[in-house]
Amino acid sequence: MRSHYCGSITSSNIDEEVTLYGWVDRRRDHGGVIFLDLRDREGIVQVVFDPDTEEHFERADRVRTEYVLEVKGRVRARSEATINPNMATGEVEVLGKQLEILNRSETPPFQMDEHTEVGEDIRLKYRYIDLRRPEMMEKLKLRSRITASIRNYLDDNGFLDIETPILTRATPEGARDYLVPSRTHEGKFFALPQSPQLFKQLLMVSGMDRYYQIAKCFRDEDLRADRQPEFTQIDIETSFMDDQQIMAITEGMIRDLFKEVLEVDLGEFPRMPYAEAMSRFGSDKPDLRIPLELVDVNDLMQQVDFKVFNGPANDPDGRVAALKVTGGAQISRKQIDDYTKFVGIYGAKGLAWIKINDLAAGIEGLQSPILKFMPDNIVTEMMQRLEVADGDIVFFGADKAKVVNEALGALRVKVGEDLNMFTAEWAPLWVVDFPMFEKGNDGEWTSLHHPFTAPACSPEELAENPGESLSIAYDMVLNGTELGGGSVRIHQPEMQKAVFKVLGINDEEAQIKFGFLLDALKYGAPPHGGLAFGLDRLVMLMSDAKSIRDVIAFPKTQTAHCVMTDAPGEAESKQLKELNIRLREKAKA
RNA sequence: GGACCGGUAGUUCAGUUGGUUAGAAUGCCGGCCUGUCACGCCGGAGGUCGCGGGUUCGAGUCCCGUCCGGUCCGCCA
Repeated sequence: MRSHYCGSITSSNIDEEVTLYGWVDRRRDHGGVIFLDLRDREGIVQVVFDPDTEEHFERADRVRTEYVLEVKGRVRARSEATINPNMATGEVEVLGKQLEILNRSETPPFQMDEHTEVGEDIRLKYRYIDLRRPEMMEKLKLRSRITASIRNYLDDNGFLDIETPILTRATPEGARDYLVPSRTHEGKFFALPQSPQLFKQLLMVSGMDRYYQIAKCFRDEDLRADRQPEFTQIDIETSFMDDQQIMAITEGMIRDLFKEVLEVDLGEFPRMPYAEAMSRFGSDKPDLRIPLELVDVNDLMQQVDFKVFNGPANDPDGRVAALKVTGGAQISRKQIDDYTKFVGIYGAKGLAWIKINDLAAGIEGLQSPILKFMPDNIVTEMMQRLEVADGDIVFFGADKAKVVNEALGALRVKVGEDLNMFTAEWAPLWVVDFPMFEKGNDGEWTSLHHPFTAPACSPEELAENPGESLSIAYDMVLNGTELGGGSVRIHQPEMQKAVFKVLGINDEEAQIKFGFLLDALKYGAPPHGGLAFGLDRLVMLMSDAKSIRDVIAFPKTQTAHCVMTDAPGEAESKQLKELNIRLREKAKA
């Protein structure tokens, strides 16, 4: 039986007899004395074997990296000269008396020290070894502390943890579903949930009042550094609370979490309407740590006789915006070229700029490829509006508003990172007052949030002017990442029908896809609303992970492949036959 | 569906204009060493240069295709 974790031994344990279990992190054989660094979940401690322990010393000699050992010995203080200040347990060591080799290990396929950055494919193939690295261990331990904190908070506030089905029916929501063929219903399929959205609303109709679930969700879409096909949501729903109360209780949850786990006080979260976020930051999830903003210059550019600028400036869907970068005149021509390519990714056709070298010299003191297109008085007025100073640079975007917002919004973050302009470590906020709908590529209205979000107006007003209607929805944003989003839901069938109508979902289609929800709204559905947090992204932020894969024990690669298990795999023909599935020739090969 | 970066020893990488037997570090194996902690010293083994085709007297290097890993756009409310 273990008496201590390796990493938990301190000076207070001196002279105690201890029993340790762990893996050999490193062996240092000095001929007459052997040091073993023994590692377990909680850390590393040095064990010393002297020749007078005979057979145990012999075993220590045979031990190799990653062997699994049982060690019995006595904790003792290290002499002043041999204290290792770089090690948590560096003031003590264990004088080994007994050593049992519980299991040997082949040489690991990669070095586990912190001095080599190992390729991710090999780490994923041997994930069980990769997870032994303290860095990875810490991230999963942090994840566990985060979920524990959240569960405690929600439990204290009367939320019930209720599971919802993993085998469900295809949802009306946006993403591709993962399908599971049914054996007992020929030709039919279950879908894995993209979120428990409808079930949690039905639980409100059931009178559960306050629900939460740390729920696995599935979306069959292409992956990103912060996106996996299966991911985890902290899913919350309550009855009889308005948006303000829901925001207050969930903000409290995140604030308590940061205090408890990181000892960080996030303070009260500011609120910002969606329209303001788009206008000032070109994004609905602005990173407020970066002190750069977009400024509209439509009116000025309308007066410029240059199609690139006056075209979008006169287009009702267009936008011309400026991004002033304080001290940015140091940015080289090469860097500007790189930024031009960068905004090209988001569809921008170019990136105009003006460097302010000497403001006192007037137009002569400016440097720019676009000055020749602009009347002097417009340039002067522009400089005044932007409140520029010597050493600044101003970038311009002119296009459809969507393109300008995405391009300059992304450039704002990139420049902020490149010039290391961050003004704070944490910057949370709520983005509120979202539009109900946006125009899709096909020109049809689509839900910005989801079709069960309550509008802030009557069904009649909604029908009359869908483009102007706002929803009672809210997103929590932290450091430019959307941590969670939610809304007050529609709880009356008339309103739900009005929304479906705008979305072009007719009664028959609505009845087929989610008739059960419409039925439920008829049987005493309480006012309700909720919110869902992305747990993986939350853990990423709190552990400073660059990839979502680093906060998931067994993640998938960008092609949604598990290199360890080699999933997805082929099905046996017997299985396919039972499921009445026949593969096309191409898929078989 | 698209853009870009990468793939050379177990691992991390270098490899010039296409030119002899593909290198380094680390790990691994053997030997020595009683206070190291990324121990040290001596010696050794270790390579389908992702895969297929092409150009060439000659390809790790150039060309075409393909696979794998990654970042991003589209997509993902």
